[in-house]
Amino acid sequence: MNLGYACINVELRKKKIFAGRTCRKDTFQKGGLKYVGDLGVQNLRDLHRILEWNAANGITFYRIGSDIFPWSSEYEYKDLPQYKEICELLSAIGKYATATNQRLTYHPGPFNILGSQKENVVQRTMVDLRHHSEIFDLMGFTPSVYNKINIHIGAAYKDKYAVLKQWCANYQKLDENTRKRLTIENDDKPSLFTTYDLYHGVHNHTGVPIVFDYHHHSCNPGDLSHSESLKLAVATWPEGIKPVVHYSSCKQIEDPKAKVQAHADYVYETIDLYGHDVDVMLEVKQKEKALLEYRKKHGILIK
DNA sequence: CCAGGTCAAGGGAGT
DNA sequence: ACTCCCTTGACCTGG
Repeated sequence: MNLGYACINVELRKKKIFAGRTCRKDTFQKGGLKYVGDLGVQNLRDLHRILEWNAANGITFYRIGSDIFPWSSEYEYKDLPQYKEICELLSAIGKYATATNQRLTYHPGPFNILGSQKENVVQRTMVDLRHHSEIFDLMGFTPSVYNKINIHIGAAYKDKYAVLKQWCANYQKLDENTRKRLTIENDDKPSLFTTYDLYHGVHNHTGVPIVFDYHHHSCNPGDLSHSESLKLAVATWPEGIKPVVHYSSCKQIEDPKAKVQAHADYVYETIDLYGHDVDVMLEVKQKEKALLEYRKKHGILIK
């Protein structure tokens, strides 16, 4: 098992080292491709530094934030004036990640609705997913769910079956590398999709693996237990690639007034993997600090 | 320099 | 009809 954290390293962030520089629409329109390209270059330099911190701390699993290149839905990377430098930075990052055995993944935003009823939403989703995939291409990664791009289905329109059918049809229209990297995750709302829904409605038709989220399952279990859902999700991953699961404690442990869906700052339970060998992405607010604390508390030695 | 208001996107849920 | 939330807080302005 590898423990991972998502996007932000809170200690480095305090030192202004972070990979999520962005800008408002007005600023993008005034500054253009040069401006967002510069932000992207700065983000990539800091991403490399975050990976160096990870390596120094024995962390081999990390989610890259989706905001490396602000407004990337509005242009292609090759149109940025800094494209050559960007390619070199990404290549170096990819080589470094490989050399230090770091599994890098993505989790694009909730606006990626591949089964949307609106054609323009589907089109934008396809572009955004391809852009994520292109970053992994430029890092030199062989397309597979080892470097997953994970999304939710995100819409149901009170007709889950119809949406899943549309989702599968649209999945086939994605470019090959994006298809090879895509995974789907169970939702925390009863109106949306359980692991069971995804298994029968998507995986069986497309082969797309399922990321099992413990906390979402608690909010929206369907008829299965944690153990049964996890087993189902694990079975969807290809031979030789460790499945990914998401874990977070409920915020109500820290604040009884919080919503049940909210994520806590730290992990309070012992994560039960029910015997499976998986990589665990911690979705907690205190990020790498929570990871280090969990590792210490449970006597997990770094390699 | 900093606190506070504001900020792309889709859809669901609460008011 | 409006606001908040989500995979993630950061930007930007006025004082």
